[in-house]
Amino acid sequence: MYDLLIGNIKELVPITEDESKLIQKSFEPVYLKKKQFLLQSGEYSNHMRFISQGCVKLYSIDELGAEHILQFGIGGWWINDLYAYLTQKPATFFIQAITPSTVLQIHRDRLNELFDKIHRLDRFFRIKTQNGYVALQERTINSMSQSAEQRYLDFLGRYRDIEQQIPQYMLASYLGVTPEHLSAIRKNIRDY
Amino acid sequence: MYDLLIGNIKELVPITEDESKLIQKSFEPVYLKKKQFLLQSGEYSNHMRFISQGCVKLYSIDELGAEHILQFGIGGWWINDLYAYLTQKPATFFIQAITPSTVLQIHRDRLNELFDKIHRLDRFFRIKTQNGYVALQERTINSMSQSAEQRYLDFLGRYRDIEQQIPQYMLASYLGVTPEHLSAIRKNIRDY
DNA sequence: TAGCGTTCTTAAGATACCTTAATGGAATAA
DNA sequence: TTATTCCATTAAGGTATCTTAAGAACGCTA
Repeated sequence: MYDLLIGNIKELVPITEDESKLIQKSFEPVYLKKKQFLLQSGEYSNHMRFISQGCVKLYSIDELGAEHILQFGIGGWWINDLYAYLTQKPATFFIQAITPSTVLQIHRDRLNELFDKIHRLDRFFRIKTQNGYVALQERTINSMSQSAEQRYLDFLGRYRDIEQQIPQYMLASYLGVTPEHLSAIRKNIRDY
Repeated sequence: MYDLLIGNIKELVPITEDESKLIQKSFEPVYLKKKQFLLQSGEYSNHMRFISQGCVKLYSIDELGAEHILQFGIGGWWINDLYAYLTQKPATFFIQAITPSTVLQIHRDRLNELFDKIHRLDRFFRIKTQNGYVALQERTINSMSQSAEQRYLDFLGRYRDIEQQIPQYMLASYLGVTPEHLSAIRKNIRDY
């Protein structure tokens, strides 16, 4: 269960076998049924969370009650309301399982302890946060400058693996269009 | 010239008079004429930059040569290609003066020296970075869920001071619409 | 002052996207 | 299994936004 997590860390920073064991002992598994919440708006987000299995969504709800998906996460991804975690303020986002999922999470306090023992982990999370920032920047610019069809094709190119795990109406929410319009876009592409 | 900078820091963290003087000695002024670049895509961004006077824009250029403004900055704001600064990779954005501007900047190396001497500054920049992240998240969700008119009214509500310093076609670029459409939106609002 | 570039506006026609509603298939629960 | 809910598709008509083109207002510079 922890292979994916350890592999994910080793992609960016080297860790010893002992450190790997320490990390595994520090993360606790959370098992989510479909539609179960990992975090809800208003709650405090005190854990860093890594998806070991399954598929989840990070989204907000606007004044009209409409849902806007900011990010998906599948096995091998980190997922969080990062601002809420970092500032220790109440979350503005929801994190909910799309399929039955296993999440490995570590409490902020335990993570800080780990930082003392495994200094490179500090670097690991700094890089992950920076990557999250640049991904968000790209998404912002793309959402304003590209057509829905381009955004859809972009998504397929980058995240074909995610597309196969999520219902189409959620992808529509992520892309910022109605499910009907996404359906029409797909038909257009089919017909060339 | 440094009053705005010192005031900006004091809003978030307390600093002594000595520390204030040290900070002022560490930042160097850069004077920009209209349309002059503070940073260009491909260059390295090795400075943290604070706008003392004037107005600048942070933007990218897409494959078609079209400009997309991610952020404006006026006196009292920090402006940077933050990802490029943090990762020390080549910038993907341009920063250019809209009006004659004065920028106070500090090199990464000098800033790291300052962090050793004024520990609270570390906290200050962490908070600033986090605020930048959450602002970007809001912008992303708003750009996908709101009409151009709503985004325009939102902008006026938040940044009426910026709106008075920038030409309308740049605001259109920031909002993700054509100048003609923004003009039509304004006419609509005028006519109630 | 005259001329020129920059910015904003207006308008018409085209395209993108939305709303609503209906249908059928697939997944889920009783 | 049957009933029920959820989801994807299709279509029609409406609204939002874009493209193109032209002209007006403003400010800069010769």
